[in-house]
Amino acid sequence: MAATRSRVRGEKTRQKILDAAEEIFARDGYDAARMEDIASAVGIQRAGLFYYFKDKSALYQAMLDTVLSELLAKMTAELDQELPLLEQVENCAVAWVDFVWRRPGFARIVLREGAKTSSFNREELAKFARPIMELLQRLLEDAQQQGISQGPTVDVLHVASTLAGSTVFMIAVFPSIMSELSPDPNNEERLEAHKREIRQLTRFLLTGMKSGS
Amino acid sequence: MAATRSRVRGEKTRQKILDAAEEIFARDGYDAARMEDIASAVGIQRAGLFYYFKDKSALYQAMLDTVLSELLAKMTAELDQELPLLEQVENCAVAWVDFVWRRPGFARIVLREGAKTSSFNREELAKFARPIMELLQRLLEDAQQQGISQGPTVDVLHVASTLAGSTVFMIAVFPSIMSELSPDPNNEERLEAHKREIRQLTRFLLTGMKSGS
DNA sequence: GTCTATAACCCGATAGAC
DNA sequence: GTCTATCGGGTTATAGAC
Repeated sequence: MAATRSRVRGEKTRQKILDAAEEIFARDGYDAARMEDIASAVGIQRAGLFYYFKDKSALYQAMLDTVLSELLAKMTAELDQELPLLEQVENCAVAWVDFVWRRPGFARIVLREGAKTSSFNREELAKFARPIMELLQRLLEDAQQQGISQGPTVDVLHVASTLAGSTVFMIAVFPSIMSELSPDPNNEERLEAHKREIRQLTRFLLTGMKSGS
Repeated sequence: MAATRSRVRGEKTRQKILDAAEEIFARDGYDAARMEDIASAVGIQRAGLFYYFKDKSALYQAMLDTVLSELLAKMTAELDQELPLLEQVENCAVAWVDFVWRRPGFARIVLREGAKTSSFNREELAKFARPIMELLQRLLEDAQQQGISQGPTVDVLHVASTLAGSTVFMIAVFPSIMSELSPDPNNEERLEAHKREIRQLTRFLLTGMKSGS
């Protein structure tokens, strides 16, 4: 059809807007972020944004949806294999680390979303978090039955908080307050080290032991 | 002197403003927080705030300084006793948990501060975090020498990120996205459980074992 | 689809009375 | 110290040309 070329261009612009939005919202937070900055990062005028997204909040929602579903896909992809439960959780956790490490801006978005109290945007995060929490819950119950886990029942919230919090603080919070000790985001060695630490942490949280072997 | 009574009243108002600021900034974040809301929480008019604080940002700084120094005092107070290193760190971590649990608004402020990239307000947090990190570093080195810690050298950043992140996510993030699983802030049992978990976590992070005994 | 206005609003900050 | 009134800057969102 005749409109094909411009439709393609439109899609490309839309994607560029979403990328720019992720960057700017991550840097400044929702309120301080200016549509002006997003537009200029894309290379268009401010008014052009409103052709693609009804308003600022719609753009934010769309951006958040996009990133979260991408992350959810990566994490659930680790569940297809027929692996021991413990390793499935470990792999999920490592997928999370990988994702956040490559996109440190996303870590900031998570931090700010987590800080919100209003049930307004809460649904967005919950929609994403629920399947993962339910998975974790199921794995914990199975692990309990199989006797992998010893001691009293393991608390899902504790496991999830520790794994998620550890990574986000490691990547986004501490570097920004202590630049001397900051892990260079491009340092693959540090990434691998953190992954090992997260695997150990997962095993400890689930089984109470340092190593699963 | 003649001005005594009004000076006392002034100090009281100043304190009420700081308290209200903590509440409103925690709820809405710096940018979305309106001076109007802070004023009305205090029970005065918006313009009255500017008598006590030069502008919005000065009020925020003052509020942050107040809370952080209070926290720092509580954490360093745990170091006066002549206890084994491991227990000192544990107690510090538990003091942190206690503080954040009773003031969940503060957890949100930490989250939002952590999300900032700008070196603007960074100094504030760093000033607070540095002594704690240095303490932790020292303890880790001592522990290494005393052979408490086994395995490869322990990473300070990892320990701090995990302990801080676990608590903040436990208290502020997950409750807000999964109200069903939310730990009731007034539930002392849950507080005690989380403290136990944090003690275990500390021991694991520092010694690689479940229990220190 | 993207531009150039411009409208409309919100909110921080000041001036000055009491 | 606290009030009322007002100014002024900045930002979202719209109207309408191209």
